[in-house]
Amino acid sequence: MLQLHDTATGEVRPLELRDEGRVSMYVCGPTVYDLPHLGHGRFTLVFDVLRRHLIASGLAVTYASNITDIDDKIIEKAAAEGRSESAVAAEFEAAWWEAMDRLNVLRPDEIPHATAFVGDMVAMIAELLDRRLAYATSDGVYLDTSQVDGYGLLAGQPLDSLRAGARVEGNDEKRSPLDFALWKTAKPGEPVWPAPFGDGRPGWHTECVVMSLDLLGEGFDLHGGGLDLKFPHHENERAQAVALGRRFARHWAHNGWVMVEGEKMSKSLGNFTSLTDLLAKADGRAYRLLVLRSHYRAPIEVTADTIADAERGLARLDSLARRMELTSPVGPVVLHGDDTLDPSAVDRYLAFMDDDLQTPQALGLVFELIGETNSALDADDADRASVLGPTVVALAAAMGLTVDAAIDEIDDETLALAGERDTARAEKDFARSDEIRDQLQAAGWVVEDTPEGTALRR
RNA sequence: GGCGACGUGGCCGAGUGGUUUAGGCAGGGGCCUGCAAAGCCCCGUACCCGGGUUCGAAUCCCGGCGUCGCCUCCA
Repeated sequence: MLQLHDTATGEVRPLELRDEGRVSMYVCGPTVYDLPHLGHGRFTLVFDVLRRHLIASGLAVTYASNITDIDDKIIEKAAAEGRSESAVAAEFEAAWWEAMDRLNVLRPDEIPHATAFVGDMVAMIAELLDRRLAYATSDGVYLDTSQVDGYGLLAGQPLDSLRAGARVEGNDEKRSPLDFALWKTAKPGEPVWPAPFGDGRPGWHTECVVMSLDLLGEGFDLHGGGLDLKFPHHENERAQAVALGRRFARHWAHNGWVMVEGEKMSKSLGNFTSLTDLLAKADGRAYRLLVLRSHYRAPIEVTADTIADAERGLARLDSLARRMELTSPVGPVVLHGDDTLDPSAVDRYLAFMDDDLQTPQALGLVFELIGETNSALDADDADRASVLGPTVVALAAAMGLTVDAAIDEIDDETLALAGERDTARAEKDFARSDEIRDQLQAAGWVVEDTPEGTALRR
């Protein structure tokens, strides 16, 4: 069984499931007001890998991840560009899924949109007000965090410290700086939903509680997201559920930062790199490889160099796939119980992954196996290679990493040159064949000699 | 100010109280090749500094230095 770090306890401990054999997980998704950035790419990859590992282990997984389609930033953007909030959200949600596809991230089983759950949020806020766990001010409804058992659990810091550091804001109607908005009363021109406590819109922390409990039920197994969501977002989600006496997530997982040039990538620093831009320039698999190469809780450095490094690593994987004509399965892989693969390799792989997702070691294993497979092929040990090759591809696929053995489209002119080179080589006219090779390489082709003659790829 | 993480060979990046190595990239040598490419084999002998614990520490403890982060919108 998977041992996974739990942010609530600060320890690596077993992921204890509510229902045997079934995993329910909720991962906080994006607010769609701009193009996805590298941080989005990392958290989706990390939790995609976790999801795939649970599936590979033979578990049935329900994966829910939301789209926040109403929020201050969406409103600001819509106002600035003179269009509707829903148009802004639709545009950037489309960009989101496009990026997810390029990263080979599996679609969530449930994709709740905040605007579809406002009624449920209103009901929850009304209940909190009824039970005097929340209070109304002139600009909204706030949760009274002093009544929440164990508030500060996820922050991992004393409440005094949190209070001392809390942002100073003009709102002196709040009873504590830690109290947060459940509902924001409408200002002129803003989108508005009806509510008995004043028309307006939900606060950010409210949607995920309502949607996760609605879709996955009380005491669902795992709640995840980027490290920055730990506090205050996840703390505040939990606070609402706990205040109402509902069992919330049993286990919390958070992934580490994306660093750019040694600094955390963040809004305030303005050093954002859009995922869309990266994917336009680089193989989406390279970013996955980069993410897998570090432990999910460690920071990763994304630069042109580290991406290029990953792309060269990918070439080694693809080279084996081409050599054996192997292709990756389309959907998620179930390793558990697959006796066509090398059993020792699968056991080692699962053991690494079960130990708090040690993807760096799992990936190291895959690369070791690539070497072993090539050796077997070099030694004409077809039996061994025919087990190891598919094992390599299956383990890579279990982490969501596909192989690319595709033959590049070659235009007729280039094909003719390759043919001419083969003729020259047959006639031992090496001056001519090398001349053609130089020409092909200058055009961007990698030229390899095979028993079938000149082979070309990009 | 209050918390916390990290510092590994040219680069990225794991790991661990003591046998034999993470892995990748780059580099060197060899095999293969007409020459290459791809592939295979071999190679560097690393663990911020100073103390301490120990038979033995890069791994544990203390101190220092450095980097980064959280306490505020953020994945």
